[in-house]
Amino acid sequence: MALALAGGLGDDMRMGKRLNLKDVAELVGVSEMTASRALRGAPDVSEKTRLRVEEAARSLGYVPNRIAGSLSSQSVNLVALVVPSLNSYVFPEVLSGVSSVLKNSPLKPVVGVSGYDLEEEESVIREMLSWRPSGLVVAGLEHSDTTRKMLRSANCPVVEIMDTDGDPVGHCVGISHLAAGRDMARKIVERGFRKIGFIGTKMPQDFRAMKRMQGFVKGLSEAGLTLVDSEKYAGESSIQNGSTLTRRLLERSPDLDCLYFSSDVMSVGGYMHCLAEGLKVPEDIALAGFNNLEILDGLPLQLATTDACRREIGVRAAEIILGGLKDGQPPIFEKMQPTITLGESL
Amino acid sequence: MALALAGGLGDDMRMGKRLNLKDVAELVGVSEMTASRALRGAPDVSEKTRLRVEEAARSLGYVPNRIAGSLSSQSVNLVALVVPSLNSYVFPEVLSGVSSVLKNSPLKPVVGVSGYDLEEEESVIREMLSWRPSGLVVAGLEHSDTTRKMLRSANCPVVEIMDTDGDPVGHCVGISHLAAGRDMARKIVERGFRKIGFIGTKMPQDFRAMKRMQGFVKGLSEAGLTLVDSEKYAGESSIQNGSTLTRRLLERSPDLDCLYFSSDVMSVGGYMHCLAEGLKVPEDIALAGFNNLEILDGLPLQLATTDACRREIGVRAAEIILGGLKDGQPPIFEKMQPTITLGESL
DNA sequence: CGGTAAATTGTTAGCGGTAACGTTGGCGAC
DNA sequence: GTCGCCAACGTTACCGCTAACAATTTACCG
Repeated sequence: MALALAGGLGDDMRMGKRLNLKDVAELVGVSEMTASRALRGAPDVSEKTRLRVEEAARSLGYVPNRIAGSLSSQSVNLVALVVPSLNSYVFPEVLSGVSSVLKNSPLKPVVGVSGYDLEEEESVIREMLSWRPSGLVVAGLEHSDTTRKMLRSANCPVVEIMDTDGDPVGHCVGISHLAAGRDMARKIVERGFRKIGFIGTKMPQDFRAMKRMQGFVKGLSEAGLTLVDSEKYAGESSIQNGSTLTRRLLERSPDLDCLYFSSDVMSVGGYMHCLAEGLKVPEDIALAGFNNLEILDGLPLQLATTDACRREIGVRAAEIILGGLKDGQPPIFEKMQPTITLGESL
Repeated sequence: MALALAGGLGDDMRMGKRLNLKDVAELVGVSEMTASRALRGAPDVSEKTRLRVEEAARSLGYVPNRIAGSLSSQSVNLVALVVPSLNSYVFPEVLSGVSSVLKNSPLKPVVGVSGYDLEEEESVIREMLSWRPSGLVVAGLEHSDTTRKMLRSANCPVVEIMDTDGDPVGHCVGISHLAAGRDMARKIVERGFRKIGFIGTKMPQDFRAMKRMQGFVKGLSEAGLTLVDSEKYAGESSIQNGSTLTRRLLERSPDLDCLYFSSDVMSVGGYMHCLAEGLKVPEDIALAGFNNLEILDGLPLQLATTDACRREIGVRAAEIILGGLKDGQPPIFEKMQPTITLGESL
């Protein structure tokens, strides 16, 4: 009934005047509580009132203040997701898995980037937890002591993803990178290659890449072989770096017959080097990467890789968060089985 | 498996007991206010007290509650960043620019993904604004009416980035995609190509890709030329799609001598198709993309592209947010000049 | 038409911090 | 001694919203 002084439209939304529930409630002529219920879709509001409140909110351009709402209700509709990097196609697929699950829930993912740095990770996680999210998903099992302590005392489910080789603080979903490296070594040996090199970047900051390499070396040694040569680089994974490091390695050790890369981004770079130099893959040199990234599709040659179950890991992590809200359960530990694609490069 | 309630040490951090300032303050024997000041690094606290409070907080594993803090202080240290997609290398570089600037400020970027969908964008922006961020950066100038209204009445600086062809609601930093398309057309004509095709994905949802195409067609028509043929696809940009659409287009129109792609990801796919088919670039077919993505580096052949100033746009957007906090300024409108790299494919 | 259950709306009291202002105590100057 | 001043700490009152419960209205029945 009471539509207040509506001045010229639009000046409601002018400078400063912070809009709040009270403004909406007064415009409609109900209490704040009723307006609150109406906007949240809570029960116990007549359809008529709900419509009037929604209309008023719309006309004012009111956006609920979730800071206040969350403080009051002691619940935050956010799930924190901490990953080492957004460059590369690795992470978006995890996010995609998480999102697909959370879509049917009130929860929203929020992403933080730790940059392959445990101190930065600590700071990002502290920042995330200061918002009291409903769940936290973090890539990797290696954390600073302070981080572990924060994770333990976080009042929400925590899921460590991607890796299972280590000691999780909370729930855990991932694959064994040691096993992934070892299995690829076995395949490579099985295919008859003997002079094998390794190329990796972000080493040694990337624990999972390190583990793959360790597993790989172990796999070779089981067959009585050792790495003939390797190139490691602390910078980003990129096609450019893959190409450069491959050139460098092959110049130094021209008799290599197979290269294992820390990532598909790098193996694509290696392949580009081969194309440029006219090297035949796999006759002159065999190539294998890791991750089963999308960029492998559409190349003239299908490169060998291991699928890291990224999307599925994201899906399971989100499911665990959703399920773990009513907590008390024992920690979940899920080791997935990555599958190797031999492609045409081995 | 589950060891139940341990009751031993660490029960401070066990179940339920939400830790708050009061706990820290009581442990030290000071008021909440003093503890608050100490932890925030605010003045009017003796060094001795500050150390004791910090120590207590650490020992308890206390993480400040920013929900409460932000509500009380009416300030939120977040900058919302809304982008269409995280797939592709386009966005991370914008984020990198934003982060590099915000690093020296209390503000943190928070990313939202709108999926090239104006309704989803509206919902993501509403969600973002409900956290009352200190600034909002959104890609693109096209928004729903409701979104525009929300942006106008948002109580923080708003920057629309990437594009300058349109009517910004707030500040604006970007490039003209119409001009970018037109300029590439001119270069291509200048290099002597006459039978020109276009390949694009995410059309027509991607407004900027559309504008590039329109500008491109316009550029051709200025030279008395028209597009001979084109392939458009509503799905994601990917090397695979670039390759597939190129094959399809060339089968249908084998006499094309040059292809312009909506993105470098696509042009790389086109190039892969050429490699697979033994087509010489640019003798048999010339290629040009857009964005100057990192994946272009390390290929056997340098593909033509236009640099979209992504990082710089991110930097400027963040600077505007930082500067605009003391608001009242007139809107900033910055059009950057993208540079074309001819490479070896034209 | 009174009376009770059900539906709807309102009131009160925080959620966990912090701005603003009030209080205390120590110390030097006169 | 006492006054003034300032550093250090405490008190009070919210921030905007919602859980929990109280109050009111409506619905319905004999």
